[in-house]
Amino acid sequence: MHERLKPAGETRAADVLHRMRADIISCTLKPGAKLRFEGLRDIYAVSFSTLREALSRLVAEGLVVAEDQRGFVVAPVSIDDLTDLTYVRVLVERECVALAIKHGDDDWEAQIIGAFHRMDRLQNRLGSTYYLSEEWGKLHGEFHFSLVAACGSPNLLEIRQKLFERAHRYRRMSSQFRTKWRAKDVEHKMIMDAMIARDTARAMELIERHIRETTENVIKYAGHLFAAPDEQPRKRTAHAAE
Amino acid sequence: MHERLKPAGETRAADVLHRMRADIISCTLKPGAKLRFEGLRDIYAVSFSTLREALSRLVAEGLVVAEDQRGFVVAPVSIDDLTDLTYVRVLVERECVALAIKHGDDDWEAQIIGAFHRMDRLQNRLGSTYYLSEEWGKLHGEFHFSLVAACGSPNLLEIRQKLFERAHRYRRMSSQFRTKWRAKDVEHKMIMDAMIARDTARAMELIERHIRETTENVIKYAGHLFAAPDEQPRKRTAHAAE
DNA sequence: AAACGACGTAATTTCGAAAATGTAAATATT
DNA sequence: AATATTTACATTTTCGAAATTACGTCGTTT
Repeated sequence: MHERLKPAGETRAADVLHRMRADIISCTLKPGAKLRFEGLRDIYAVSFSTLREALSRLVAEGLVVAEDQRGFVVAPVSIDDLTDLTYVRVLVERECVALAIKHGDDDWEAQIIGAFHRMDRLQNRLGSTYYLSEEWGKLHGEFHFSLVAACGSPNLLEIRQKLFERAHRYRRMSSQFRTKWRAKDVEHKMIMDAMIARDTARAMELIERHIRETTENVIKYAGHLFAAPDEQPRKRTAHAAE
Repeated sequence: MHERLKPAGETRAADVLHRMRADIISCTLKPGAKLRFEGLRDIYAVSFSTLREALSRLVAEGLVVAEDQRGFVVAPVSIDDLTDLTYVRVLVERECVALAIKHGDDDWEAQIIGAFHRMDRLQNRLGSTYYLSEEWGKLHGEFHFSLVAACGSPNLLEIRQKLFERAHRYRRMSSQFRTKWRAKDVEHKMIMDAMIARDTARAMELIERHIRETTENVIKYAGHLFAAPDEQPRKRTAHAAE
């Protein structure tokens, strides 16, 4: 029974997709880095075709860009991209919030409270560096999802999810440079309370401020990383190395 | 010099992607249809891997859905999906319009006028069945794109484009059942005029009405096609048959 | 007779080698 | 010496066969 290398019921391509997405968001695969098949094959232990499929899907998520006939590159980061991303996220997330408040039922409220509780407890357990934890990041994502899960628009939710994950990479980039962390738990609680109280205007305002403040902090703490990714010289001597 | 089978500079996968997208939008590949590799290989004359890549990208565009380990299916159509699609399109397109009016310059106006002229001329040349023409559909798409091209948000534009193409399939489905066609040229001209006059509120209102009316007509003329795609029995006798 | 399980076939999914393409160094030409 | 052309190599892209998985059929049991 040692042949359970795959998560069971999942194709290998889907598995590689998940792992690569995690590696890109965590910046193990750095923004702008060339993705050579030779190297990737060693890391993820799959064939060219399978890699190609995973990469194609990541292109669609905006985490990888494909340069026709010249391979794949991890999507670069820039202040312009982050600014635009923030703009679109505010638009989409505000709408999701309004819809969720309109359509949400008791179970929706319960899910939110549960998700907040899980996030909050882990936060307390981890102490002041909770934001570096991979697991907290997951619970944070699930909390935000629970807020808008009842929005009723599958298309809007899907768009929101992709934007959220791209933003997550920026958050991760800044978190390692921060010494202090604003009291996020309070902010999250305020958003949750406004939504459950069905105060649409306030909830929209709070979620917008939440997104904008996060972006401002990313620029403040990690802005220096977005300097000049304009092509690393790159002798072709040792291959991969990454 | 007879070796120009590929559009030059484009990978084969990208070529197949374009052709399949066209076939799905034109309903040559019908909504809900199972996409068997054997059959697709004959139609598009490429290998499994190449097909798989093209299909993966179409999944991201929402024109194909992948059932894990059970192959690919042309994205089904339904009134629910169309309704939701319309809702999101109104949200996104209104924002694009407002941004384009804010940021557009003289060249932007010129592009719009040019695109309208091309569409209008072809419309006159084709007569009352212009809406059945593949070429008019292309010019129509380019006109709508020109309206929002100056919006300044790459992310919003990309989202808009994907939504537009999914909606295009619904338009195509209804067009073949319509005997009369509303005077679209007038509507388009009104939208164009409002935008160039920089009347943001009016332009947003007009584009919203334009989208909603189109949707209403799709439901009116093609609604009967969205009945019950809930699994065709499907004996496996003859394989493929498209 | 109905329900369950094993078999065989048809489909998808994965693989690694072969072909096509791009890139840079080396050579030739003006 | 500077530019253009050739040559060699690194990398991506494509292919079709092999492995894996799902599905329908048939046989067995209760």
